[in-house]
Amino acid sequence: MAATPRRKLSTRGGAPAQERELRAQGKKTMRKLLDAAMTVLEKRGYHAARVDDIVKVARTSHGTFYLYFANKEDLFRALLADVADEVAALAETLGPIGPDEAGYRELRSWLGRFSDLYVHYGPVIRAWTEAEVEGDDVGRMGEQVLTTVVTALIESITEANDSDDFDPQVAAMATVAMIERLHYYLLSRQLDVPREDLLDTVTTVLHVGVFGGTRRKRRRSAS
Amino acid sequence: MAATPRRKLSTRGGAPAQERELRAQGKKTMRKLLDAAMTVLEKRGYHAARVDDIVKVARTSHGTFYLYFANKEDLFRALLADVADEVAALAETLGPIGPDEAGYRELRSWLGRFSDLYVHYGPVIRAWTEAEVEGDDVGRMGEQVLTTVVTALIESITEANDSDDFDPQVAAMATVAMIERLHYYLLSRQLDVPREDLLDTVTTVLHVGVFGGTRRKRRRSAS
Amino acid sequence: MAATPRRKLSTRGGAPAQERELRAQGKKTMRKLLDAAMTVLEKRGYHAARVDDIVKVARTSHGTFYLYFANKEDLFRALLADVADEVAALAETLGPIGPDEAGYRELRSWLGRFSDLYVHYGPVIRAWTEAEVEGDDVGRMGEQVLTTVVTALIESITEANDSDDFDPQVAAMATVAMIERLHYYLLSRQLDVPREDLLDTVTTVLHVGVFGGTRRKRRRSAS
Amino acid sequence: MAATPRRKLSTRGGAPAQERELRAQGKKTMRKLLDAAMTVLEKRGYHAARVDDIVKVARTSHGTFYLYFANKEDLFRALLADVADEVAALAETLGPIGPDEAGYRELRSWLGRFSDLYVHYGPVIRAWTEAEVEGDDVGRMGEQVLTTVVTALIESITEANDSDDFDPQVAAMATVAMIERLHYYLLSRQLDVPREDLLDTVTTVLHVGVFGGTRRKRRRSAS
DNA sequence: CATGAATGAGAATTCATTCAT
DNA sequence: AATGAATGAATTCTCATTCAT
Repeated sequence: MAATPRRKLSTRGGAPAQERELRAQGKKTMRKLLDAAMTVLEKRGYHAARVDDIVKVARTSHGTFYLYFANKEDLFRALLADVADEVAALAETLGPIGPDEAGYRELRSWLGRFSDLYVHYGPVIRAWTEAEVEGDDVGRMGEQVLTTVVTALIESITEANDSDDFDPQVAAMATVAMIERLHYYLLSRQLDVPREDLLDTVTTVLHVGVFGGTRRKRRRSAS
Repeated sequence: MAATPRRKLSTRGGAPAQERELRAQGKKTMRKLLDAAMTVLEKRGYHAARVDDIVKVARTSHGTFYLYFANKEDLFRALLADVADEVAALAETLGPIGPDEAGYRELRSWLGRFSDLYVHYGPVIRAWTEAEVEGDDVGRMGEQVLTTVVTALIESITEANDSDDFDPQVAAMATVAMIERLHYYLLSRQLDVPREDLLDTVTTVLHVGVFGGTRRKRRRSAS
Repeated sequence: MAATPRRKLSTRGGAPAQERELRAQGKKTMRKLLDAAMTVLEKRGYHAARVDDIVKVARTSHGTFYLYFANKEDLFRALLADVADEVAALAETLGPIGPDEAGYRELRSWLGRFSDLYVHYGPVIRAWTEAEVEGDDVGRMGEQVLTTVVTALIESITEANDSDDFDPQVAAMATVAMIERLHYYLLSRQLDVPREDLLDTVTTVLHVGVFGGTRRKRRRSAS
Repeated sequence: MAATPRRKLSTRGGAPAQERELRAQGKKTMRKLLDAAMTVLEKRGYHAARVDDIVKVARTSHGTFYLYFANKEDLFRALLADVADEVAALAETLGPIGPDEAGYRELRSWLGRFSDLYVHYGPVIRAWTEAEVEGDDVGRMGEQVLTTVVTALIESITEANDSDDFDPQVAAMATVAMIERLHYYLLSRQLDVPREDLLDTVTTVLHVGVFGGTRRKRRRSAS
């Protein structure tokens, strides 16, 4: 009943799990817990997620939970570590974005991949959002993820703009802000449009607004 | 120690307070509680905010708290109601945004006011963000606030764009997403730039990207 | 909205009220509080009765309450004192109950008056029932009330029975038990019959069972 | 220090306990809690009974309590369910009560069993009495228990009486009222006689008064 | 490895009673 | 005489984490 198909988690697991050799069964149990955590996160959000919910979904016990994770936060850290990796990888694929059609397509494609990632890891990213208000670790990890993308973006944006008035760092964060939050609205059903349409519009806005792209009516199969 | 100067709260208070006639002292106490809640919200966020923290800051007792608010949520509802009013008022002031310099200035000014409002009510808005994940009332009130601004924006955006490809609703939400989240980054110190700079850049991005404005090097007193 | 018309309360009031001279207005306020207490007792029962409810019904304030009564219990004590007086008076009117028709009528009449009293003071008597489980004063006062009636009954019963096997004290308490609880069922709607029917049957049972009366088909105006 | 020897509880437990498989230890703990509740009920009554008292007597923790019962009421419901079962079973054993010596013995025996049951479950039954004033569930369950016995009694009473004046329903409730309340007086020490004497007298009163039995001096081993 | 059971430190809320006008 | 406001002890319930088998 999980809402989205899930890619394989490359996860290294929580603290206790790293001190031991995990055999096949152990790995399986850990996976079950991580998957369950995603499901619960999705359904309840970070703060409302209870260890009890997680072990119930994973069909295992409290005791077992602590065999693999030092505590609740440890589990979310593990989940977030995965996201961080993926996001970092994604950030690296961001090439220069020119003002022309090619630039548009490049940006559109990158945003598409970002979107996939968000949809996949949505619950974790939302959890991060929720958690970061507090001073805890999870929050800090989230900031690192943010930094990764922002850094890549700043580079691309700086290349595309020479205005002395336009602050690339702000523009980069504005970009992340926009796409992150929009997806958030999407997943939380506050915005209800097809993902493709969302991406088209966002790409246009950012291409034109941030990367100096030229606005043009785009031909669409007359629908 | 409250981080930001505070405007007068027009608040009507929580459920229990509405059933009684409040005398001068009562009103003062209610105000103290609302202010205290802002402070705590700012420091701890919604979920970590304890009634105990609030009454400590307000230098009053637990019992007193429940004389004015039915529970924690009730208090936040009262706070959010204020925000909702202010946001609605702000939304109404959004006129047409043309592609020229005047449009830029109009947008810049509006965003400036939005920014003031966000800075003022930041803690409440962040609390809303945290809360909306759950199914509770506070979350739903937040959505209404969102809707108010989005509706106003859609109108302005539609006037400024005739592209059949560009979805004004998405663009409107993208706009809110960007400015909301950027301020969030600002307040949570994940972004550290002067507010003026932030506003300049955001205005440019949105004016050009969303309202069809023309990009131009803007003359700035050589700083 | 009080369920039953109320006789005048002869009440002397609570401790604080007895230390002062009550003027007309003071007496009126005290009366309002006592009446309100009856109403609340009826609606909520002893344990669920809140001072707040009482002062709301009496349209006065918490502060005022404690001007007349030392505490909640004090008020119930005052109410119960009234009942005690009435019950004592009633107990005195119990004459000998013979086994014949006259005895039946005498008993029927006495039970009728008891019933009136119960209906009138029902809330207080039920409160006593609720309260007596605990060790508090109210409970003890209730016992005295019980003792008064039982003593009177023992006398009548002893006159009517010479069996060495039949314990008049038990029979007396059994009598009270039956009529008290039956009225309780009646007021709490667990029993739904006209009061007259209830009294007829109870009188028969007790007359025959306790007072040695002879059972006979009684002629009733063919209704 | 429990006042009465206790039969085995067949209890199914509260809501949370029913959702899980209880192992031996779990069952033991649940039993401890139920027993403790009886003890506390006896000592303090329903309203004054604190979860804290119960867990202290059961020598366990607050958390554990809520592992087995959703709340205090849930526990009492469980207890009351047991009583309900036993009472229903008892009600079924009530055969016809004739006016002769055999009828007397039959009634005496049934009342004896009722008495045993009451003494055993006294605390629970008293708790029910206390609780029923309020609108809660426990109260309603109590009414069902009452109905069970009353129904059985009505049948027996109707067989034994043909009077058109005598209402069997009232007589049935009067019967229950008498024996319930008398035992209540007994347990709350407002009445202090040997149980056997109490039963003898009550049997006589009811046999003669309700079941048309003939009064006779009963020969008792000259004591 | 796995599990059910137990724990106890919080957190929210209620309400009789006292206080200050 | 009256009142609104304030208090804080008492109580229930939750849930992350530890324990024993």
